[in-house]
Amino acid sequence: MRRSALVTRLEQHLAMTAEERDTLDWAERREMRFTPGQLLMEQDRPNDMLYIVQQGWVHSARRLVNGSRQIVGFHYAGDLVGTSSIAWSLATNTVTAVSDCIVSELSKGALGRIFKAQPRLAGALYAISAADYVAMGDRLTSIGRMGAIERLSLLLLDIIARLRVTAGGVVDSFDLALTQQDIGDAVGLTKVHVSRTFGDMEKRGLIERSGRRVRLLAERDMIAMTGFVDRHGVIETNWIPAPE
Amino acid sequence: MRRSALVTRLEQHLAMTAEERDTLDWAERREMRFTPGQLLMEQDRPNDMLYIVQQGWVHSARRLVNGSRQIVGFHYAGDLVGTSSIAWSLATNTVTAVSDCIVSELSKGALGRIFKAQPRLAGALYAISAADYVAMGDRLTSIGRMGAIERLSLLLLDIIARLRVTAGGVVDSFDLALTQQDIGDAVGLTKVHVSRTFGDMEKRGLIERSGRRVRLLAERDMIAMTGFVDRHGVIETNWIPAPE
DNA sequence: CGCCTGTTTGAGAAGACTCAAAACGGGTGG
DNA sequence: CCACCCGTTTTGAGTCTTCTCAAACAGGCG
Repeated sequence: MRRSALVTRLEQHLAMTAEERDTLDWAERREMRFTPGQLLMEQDRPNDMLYIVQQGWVHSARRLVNGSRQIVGFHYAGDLVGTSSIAWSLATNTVTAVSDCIVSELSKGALGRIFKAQPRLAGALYAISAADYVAMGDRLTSIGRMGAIERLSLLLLDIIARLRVTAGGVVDSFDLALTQQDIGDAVGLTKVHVSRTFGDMEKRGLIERSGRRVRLLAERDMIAMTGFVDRHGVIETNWIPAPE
Repeated sequence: MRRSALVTRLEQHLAMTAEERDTLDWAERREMRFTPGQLLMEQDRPNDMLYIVQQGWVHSARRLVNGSRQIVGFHYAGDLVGTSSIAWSLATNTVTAVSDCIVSELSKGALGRIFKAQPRLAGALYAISAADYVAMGDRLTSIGRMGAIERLSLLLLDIIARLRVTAGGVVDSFDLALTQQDIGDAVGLTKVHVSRTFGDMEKRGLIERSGRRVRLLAERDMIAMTGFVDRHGVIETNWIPAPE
């Protein structure tokens, strides 16, 4: 059996005991495959599962009363998705596969048992959720207070930072699997304006495109302009008690 | 000694044992008082404390490279603030008192001990943080995809929903302690546009104002228009294991 | 080859922003 | 008790960004 991506993720932050690893591997069930566009979970539908992304990536979105959509986050291998079911029995978001992906289930009951038996895992999960919270604050800030170029830059920087975690070596270009509609829904712009803004960015020499492929030509400038901080690198877990 | 607001909050969601209550009461230290505008924590400064709001309310904001500000959340009695220090040693946000308030500290070490000794408390904290995460998604959605009137309506609805938790009885008006600059920073508008939009809302009969006092005249319409959902009411904690 | 989805371009409109000045209001000192 | 002061709110005028609607274009797939 493949090692769970969640275990790999937690291990980056916390030295785990064999027992802890096993507990997690045990708790994960029912590995499932999805193709781009397929839903793992639908807003307002009953749901009491959490999902662990093992491979690929998904997004989590909200449908509004006025018919539009807001993508509230992207989730990659090792992420825990659908955490709203921790607090409610109806899903608050629709979760959709962006790429081909493999996902496994973690029931709420299993989560409860982890909290009871493996407090250090619980702590690490809490730390990760705190990091996700801050990352969402970044996006909120960008949508609330930045212009179109900055918002798109931030999105590209975030995606590429995330790709670099898994892909070893230098990465400065990547295939963007999202449509411009998706991108607009993520950063709070219309697809038309996304298209124009990408054009502007090309003219300014910030990026280069061909097909789905995007290359960041002036990553340093983009970081300076947006104040981008990679929230997914180091997470401190030193407050978590040592194993006995 | 006054009962901690956090204990009161958790008790709404989870039947606690005396030992659990005591553990929390014990962990909270150094009660402090703040007046409006005082900072409890400043962005990019070292910080390894969490804060529990006991009375009053505070906001948490981000300063951007372009000089503007985004308020990412408001926190009321019973809320845990500064959770970014769970993952990093530098504060990601500036936290400022909105009203006179009383706040107590919870060290990261104490949090670690709670996770180890009181798994049910850890679970409840995790559930609350999941709820906060969803609430931030609501705000993200509103800023990304709604117009000025909807954004302000949502803010007012959220504040009043929160006031009703503490104030018994019917509440349909309240004193808004925020300046229009603050409000703009929270919903992603300029203070000038906030002023105009409040004017529009009055003309449309949605609200009525005199001085700082705001009365919601058409709450039902505002809810229908925005799809507002109160995320702070019921939180499910049934996945948390029973006490032994 | 044609179709379908997604992207680009154009033109005009709407919403929100900027700068600036005036009005308001609560608090302080004379 | 009044006059002044400061921070805040309101109003006005003009501008800029982003949106809407519409049509043309591109590219991958059956």
